Amino acid sequence: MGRQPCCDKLGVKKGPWTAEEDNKLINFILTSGQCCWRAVPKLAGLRRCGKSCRLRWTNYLRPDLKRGLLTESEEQLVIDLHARLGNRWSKIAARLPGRTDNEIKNHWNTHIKKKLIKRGIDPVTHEPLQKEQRDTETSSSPEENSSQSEINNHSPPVESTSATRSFEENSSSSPHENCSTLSGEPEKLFESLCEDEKLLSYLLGDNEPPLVDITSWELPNNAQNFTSWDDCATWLLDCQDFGVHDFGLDCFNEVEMSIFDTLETTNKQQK
DNA sequence: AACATTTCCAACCGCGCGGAT
DNA sequence: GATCCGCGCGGTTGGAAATGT
Repeated sequence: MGRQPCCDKLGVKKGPWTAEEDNKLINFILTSGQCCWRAVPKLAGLRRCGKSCRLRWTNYLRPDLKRGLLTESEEQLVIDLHARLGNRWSKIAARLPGRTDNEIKNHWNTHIKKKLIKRGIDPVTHEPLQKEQRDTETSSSPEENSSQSEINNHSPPVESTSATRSFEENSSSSPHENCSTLSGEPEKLFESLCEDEKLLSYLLGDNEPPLVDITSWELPNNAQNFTSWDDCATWLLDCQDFGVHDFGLDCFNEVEMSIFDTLETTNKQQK
């Protein structure tokens, strides 16, 4: 028996989201919270599949998302986590607050992979490519080798120190290739992370990072402390009416600013 | 300027898992 | 145990934007 489609395919819109749709979804989730995704399109007045709504929210609209390219230190963390976890992007993303699995996966495929290859590291096994080539010479074909890599990928090495070391050595030994403007910072960051047992266990353990805790937001004086999403949503919608910048930019942290950016952008696009 | 090619990333698709019935 | 259902994951794709010729 085949699986039933996740939604009624007829009348379900696909493709890029419009500002209006974004606004509907944001407003709905801010006012009602994340409930059963299957019901969201209907309740929010969207002609979208619930799955598509979830994806749009988690990958693009979520207020706690960071924008822009991954920093050098984030990249370094992704590389090390990938060496330990393989292609488990959601697990990797869970260790980088504000980043989504999709974002990390895309960044890996478009940037990090190439960087690693350029530095002589196999992005799949995290082993030096020269060694891979030596192995290839003794084995029968590259295809077999790559399929072996795939297998390794599903059973990532427990220890990635050699890979990490070789990456670090490679970065430092080829300054022209090291595009970091924060010389040595990723390595230092990683070392300090390793030294901080608590933090490391959080980063590498099974504990999920905390969701956005609205009660801990540092809000401007003219805003009350929120105890629920409803309160928060009401206030945010008020902010929309005034425009973000009327509230004074300096008093918001990244999380709040990203909410405003999203709301303001969608609002402008609508006008 | 016009066209071709490449890069990048948002969005889709299919599958597996776990909980409910 | 079988089936249904909802969710989340990882791989893949389509097309816009950037870059090259």
